[in-house]
Amino acid sequence: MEVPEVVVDRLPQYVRALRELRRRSHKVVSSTELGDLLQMTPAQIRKDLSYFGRFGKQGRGYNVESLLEQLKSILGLNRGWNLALVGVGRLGRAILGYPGFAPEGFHLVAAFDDDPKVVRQSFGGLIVQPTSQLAEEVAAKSIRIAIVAVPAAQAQAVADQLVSCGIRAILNYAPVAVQTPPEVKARTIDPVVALQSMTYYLTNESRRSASPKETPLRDESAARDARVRRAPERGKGGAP
Amino acid sequence: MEVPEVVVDRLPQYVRALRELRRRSHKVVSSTELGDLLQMTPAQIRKDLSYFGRFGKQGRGYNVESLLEQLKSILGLNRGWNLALVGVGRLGRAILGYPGFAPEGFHLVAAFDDDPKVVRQSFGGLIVQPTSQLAEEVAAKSIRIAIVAVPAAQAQAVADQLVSCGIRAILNYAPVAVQTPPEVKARTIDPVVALQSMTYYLTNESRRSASPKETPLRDESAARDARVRRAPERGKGGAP
DNA sequence: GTTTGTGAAGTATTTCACAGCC
DNA sequence: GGCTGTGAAATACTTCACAAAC
Repeated sequence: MEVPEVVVDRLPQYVRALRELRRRSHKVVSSTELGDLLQMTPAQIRKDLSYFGRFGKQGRGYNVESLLEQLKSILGLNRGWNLALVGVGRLGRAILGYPGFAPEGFHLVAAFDDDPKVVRQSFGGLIVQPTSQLAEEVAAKSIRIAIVAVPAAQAQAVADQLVSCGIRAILNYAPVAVQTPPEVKARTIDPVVALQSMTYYLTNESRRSASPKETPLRDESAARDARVRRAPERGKGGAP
Repeated sequence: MEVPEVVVDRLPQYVRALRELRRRSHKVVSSTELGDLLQMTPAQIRKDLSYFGRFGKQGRGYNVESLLEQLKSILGLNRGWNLALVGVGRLGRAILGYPGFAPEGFHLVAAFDDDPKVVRQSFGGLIVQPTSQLAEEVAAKSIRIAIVAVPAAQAQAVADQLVSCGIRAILNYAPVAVQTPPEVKARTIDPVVALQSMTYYLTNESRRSASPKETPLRDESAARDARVRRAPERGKGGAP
């Protein structure tokens, strides 16, 4: 049974939602409720979970606490992970200062840069080392995940170096698609690309009010409306 | 002819690759070359482009400069876009200082926060305004895109407010899936979620060396190898 | 010779719909 | 009555493969 990558990519979202439900003291949740929270269909949630086991109870739903623990275990989140950062420029320093990693078990334990202006300096409690130290530190600190925050032109070379050091996952902040062998996972974070795909829709806004072929056969619109979609609060000034 | 969202999401990557090719003075590019660069199949690139027109020449490929211009026009990138930022905490300030937006035509022209410690203060050349000013500024500066950088707990309320002001696209940095009506696009940037989906593979590494059912029928592996995949450079120290 | 553009074929993913259980 | 888990159906997406163009 091979789990599709899209499914794996959704699991962290389930974890997020379940934590929130736990915070609100919900003991049990149905796939419909979870779907409302995450803007997904109940069937998708049930199908996704079914790749990993049977976690629910008919007529009741899922126990929030136990489903959360199960998913954390599946994702490997019930342990800590050491991270290396390569690139300690403006962006790299912001990443070192980002408080969102540690509470999730991601610990930045080494920082690398070859710029003489930053090497040997200390940022966020870490002394910046030259990249020549990479392999040594990766081995010494059992680092399997790296964050790349170097300029685009250097990103691929850095990724190659990381791969050769045995790194198995790369979170890339450089605006290029870095290539890795299949056994090394990579994800790129690129706010500009996200903006650029949205401007397509702002530019080509003609899909609403376009002639609907016919009334949808299935209760498609009803399903859409059934999902939670909070009514916008009115801003003080009011929009034109 | 309805363009799938996955296709739109790939167009910015084509733009990136074409800019790089132009920088290297390539005049023409084939779908195969582009595919090598971006780790995609040539057929996918041709099919994607075919949703928008016929841009290539048989036997030759695509003119780099003109395909670039066409794609920029399709995405609405041959103009500037004003952006509003909501949330001027640590993350918001890093965003204000990020130099990657302006060269792509994205201009942060207003910043909002209700924290008395930052309101009226100046960051990155912008004076922080209270969110009560949102609707007014959005209208005055024709802002259609907003960046949300507030804590998770406030993100949905802020998104609702933005929607009610007429904002049409939201780039959300808060670690929650914000809900928007269908006519308002939203993208969430969440490095922790990206890391959490990768740890799944680090935790469950048993898919290689697993018995291959049989030799692939089609030249699947050949196709994979055909794509550019640069050999990792050796690090100074060498990996264990 | 090369490479595009595209229907058709093949996969992948999502959704349906219902038996089974609480 | 409500809800899960899941094969089957439907939809979406990718890749093939080849005629047409150069």
